Amino acid sequence: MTDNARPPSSRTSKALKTPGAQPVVAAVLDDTDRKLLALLAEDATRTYAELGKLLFLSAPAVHERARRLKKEGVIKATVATLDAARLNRPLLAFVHVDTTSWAVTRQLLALKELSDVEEIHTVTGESAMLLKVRTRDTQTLEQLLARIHAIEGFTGTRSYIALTTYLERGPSPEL
Amino acid sequence: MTDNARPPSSRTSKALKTPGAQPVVAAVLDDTDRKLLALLAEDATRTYAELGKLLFLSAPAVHERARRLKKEGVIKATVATLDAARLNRPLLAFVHVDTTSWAVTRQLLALKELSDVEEIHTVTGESAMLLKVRTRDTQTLEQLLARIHAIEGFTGTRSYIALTTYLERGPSPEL
DNA sequence: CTTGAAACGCGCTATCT
DNA sequence: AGATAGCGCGTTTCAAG
Repeated sequence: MTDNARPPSSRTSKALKTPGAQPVVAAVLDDTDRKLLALLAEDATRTYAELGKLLFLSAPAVHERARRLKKEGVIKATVATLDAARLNRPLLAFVHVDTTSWAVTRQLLALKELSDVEEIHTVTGESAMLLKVRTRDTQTLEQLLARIHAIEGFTGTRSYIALTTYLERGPSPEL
Repeated sequence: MTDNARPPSSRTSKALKTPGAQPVVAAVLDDTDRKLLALLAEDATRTYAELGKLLFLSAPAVHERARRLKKEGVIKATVATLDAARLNRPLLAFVHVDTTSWAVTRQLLALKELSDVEEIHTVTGESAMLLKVRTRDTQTLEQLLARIHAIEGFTGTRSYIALTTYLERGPSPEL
């Protein structure tokens, strides 16, 4: 929508000298980069000219930085943020799954096909896995729990239903 | 060119009788709306022409739907998704805060100023609040916990550190 | 809803400092 | 590294079917 795809250019890109395997570590960012990322993380529909005024840069300069940050993978994607309530998903829950064997993990990964499931993590502590799920009602949540209980090798689940969400956002740069 | 490859778009809207107040409820969405939302939720940089091909619609028609969905608040924003690891935040943790009084909630809301904190919810269960935080290292996490412990009126915190994140995405339309 | 056309804004490139 | 100028795509609106 806002990313005009143009024919590939023969632009000279500096080949980063990365000795050894590709390091998945922190990128090198200056203050302007961080401010730009913070701005894009809250609203990616702004024009480069507009961003330029906020950053005291020209539009092409902002464009160049954004291009570099995308290429480096700091900006993973640009997505639309949807309102869960208007999508008929008012019920948010965090489900801790206590397992006895790691084989259960593989079974739980199949849950990513369900649009109800937003997050799947393995975690430390007494429970081995943590799910963030958003359903239409408690019955749909119960169906989801029943599906988890059908898997062998876990000791139980504990669900925490969100009453009010005061803050919910993605990763943002420090400072 | 007018082949009938167009899928039927049935208006299967949830009438959703709300007897009381609560003005914010599910929007009326047909199948095309849901597909469009799913597409935009995964990549909002596509052109309207491109979306039109995927949805068997013309570009102006897609534009009209997107405009309506934004106006109705189904699409809350369009944001850049950042890579936490490259932002120097490799440590993801969920912190359960056990409180004795609801007054603690107000104190915790001040934490939203910190860029480390991504989510703040009040939840059911033995713990009253749940935080999703992302820090650079364990020491930074400890500082954050120390800040919470400085607040009066809670019995303790339990932290679950994410080992691997297998899935992490925002709300998407059902089906 | 469609196609077609037209005007405008802006992404993007090129060139220079 | 950043600024300025300009091309051209894509968005956006309008008309007619």
